[in-house]
Amino acid sequence: MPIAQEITYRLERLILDGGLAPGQKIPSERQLATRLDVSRSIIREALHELQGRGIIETRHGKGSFVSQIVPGPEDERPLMQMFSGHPRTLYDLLEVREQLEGQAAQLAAERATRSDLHRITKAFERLEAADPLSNAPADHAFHQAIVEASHNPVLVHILSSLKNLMLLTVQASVANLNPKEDLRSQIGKHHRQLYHAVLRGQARAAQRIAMAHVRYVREAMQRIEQQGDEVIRMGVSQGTSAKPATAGECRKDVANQE
Amino acid sequence: MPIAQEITYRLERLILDGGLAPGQKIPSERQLATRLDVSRSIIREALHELQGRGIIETRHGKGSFVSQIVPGPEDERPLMQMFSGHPRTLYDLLEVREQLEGQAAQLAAERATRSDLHRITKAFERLEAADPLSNAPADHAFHQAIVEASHNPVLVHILSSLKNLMLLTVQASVANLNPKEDLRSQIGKHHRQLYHAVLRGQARAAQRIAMAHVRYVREAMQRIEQQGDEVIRMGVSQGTSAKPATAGECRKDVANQE
DNA sequence: CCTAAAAAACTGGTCCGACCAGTTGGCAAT
DNA sequence: ATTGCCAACTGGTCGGACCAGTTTTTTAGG
Repeated sequence: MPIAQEITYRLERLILDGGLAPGQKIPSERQLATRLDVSRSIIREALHELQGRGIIETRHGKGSFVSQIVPGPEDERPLMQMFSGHPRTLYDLLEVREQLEGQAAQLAAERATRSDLHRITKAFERLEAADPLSNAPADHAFHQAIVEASHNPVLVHILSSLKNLMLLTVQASVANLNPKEDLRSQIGKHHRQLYHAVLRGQARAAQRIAMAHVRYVREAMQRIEQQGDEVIRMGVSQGTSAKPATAGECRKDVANQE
Repeated sequence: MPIAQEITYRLERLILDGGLAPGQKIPSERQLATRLDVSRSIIREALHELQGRGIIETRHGKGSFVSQIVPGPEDERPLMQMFSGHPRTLYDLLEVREQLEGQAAQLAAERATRSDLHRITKAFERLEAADPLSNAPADHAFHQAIVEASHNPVLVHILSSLKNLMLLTVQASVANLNPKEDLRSQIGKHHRQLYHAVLRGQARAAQRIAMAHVRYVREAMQRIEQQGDEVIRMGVSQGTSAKPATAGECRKDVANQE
């Protein structure tokens, strides 16, 4: 096992088990190198690893500090961490969801049983009755009911994963879009159309409506973000600089190997 | 902002944009250092950061690889367990794949760069030249090249995980279908049509062809199974033809547990 | 000619020493 | 006492050297 990993582990235990409280300063790199009898390179690599895990934060000229937020060591989904922080991913997600929600709606219209339709109806009624400003759960339940009526477990699983990813990437679309009156009414109309199409077994129509719905949401969010009406983001952000960055500049192709 | 962080971000983008699939190898540290024009120390620190996030794994003497983690909730194991053994799951999988491969082909036709097209062309030529009875790897490489050209990392990762699920469920379609002369020629035609559509940027056509291709495969397998011509199934073990990756590591992993 | 051992050419892992760049505190000149 | 500068921290970057596994190529033996 590489020494750097060993050091990472020891530092981690040192922080988590006892001693160092959140916000507290960690000994300097040169100090650690001397005390642990390894080169500074190793210390730096270990610290970067902890940095990647969000356990410490480092500031030039000052030192490294234990992060304030030290969540449970388990609730990390590796790739998800990467996705959040890259805004473009949100649109990639919605792009895929457009297809899958469409398929789910189509299959639901074709395959839904009477009990499926009953569940969908109840979810729809709850959604209609809910407060438009906080109907995120009802909204999700409605879509979920349709997806489950597709009777394709693979589809259900994938859409569930995508939903989780979206929750990590952005505060659900509803939170961003519902405040806008025009958008909200539009979305409500989509829901009604979708509901009736599924209920009547109009598969193609259901697919078309569901896809249009997701596309509408995606384009609305794109529009909102472009006009600077900041989309509410969550997750670990980069502190002070409020630069959206939009991740469009580092385009140097480094992947040219054969 | 430290250069190392910048590199970390760019490497993330490289993994996302380049559509580096899980398990794929990352350029060597010295190579990255040269291409990105920074010292190897920086590259190592950036890699350790990604390692801390669980995005990549590094093996001494071999290289660094994108982690084999699928964006999905913790109920991964139960799902695998449930899926394998149930034949219908195979058709559910292909049903979803029909949509996603279609979308991938469409996006590839729209977004493929010259280097993407070059990769696709090489994969296509290899597929054409390959022995029709054992071209599973070439077949997969061709489709993979197209998927990666979609430049939608979410799509890449989902299809990658679906592929893994299929390998668990059934020996790849090619093994079952290729022996049939008529099916084989049909599939070959699909591939040629798909290739040309993508190359010419005909998005709708590419989507239609890819969807028809998957649907054709699914229906063919359904037909074969119904007429009792047993579909070759495999359990947890890999067959002789297509071996995903990493042959000699079990031994090492056991030794490394401490 | 073919095989198998040796060597070269990769890969990552570690160390060192130098220098740059922010931060801080003390000492000196005002 | 205030100002201002400099020295001593801190992390950040660099390049080269070498060790240690892995893979490929070359070479020597049958």
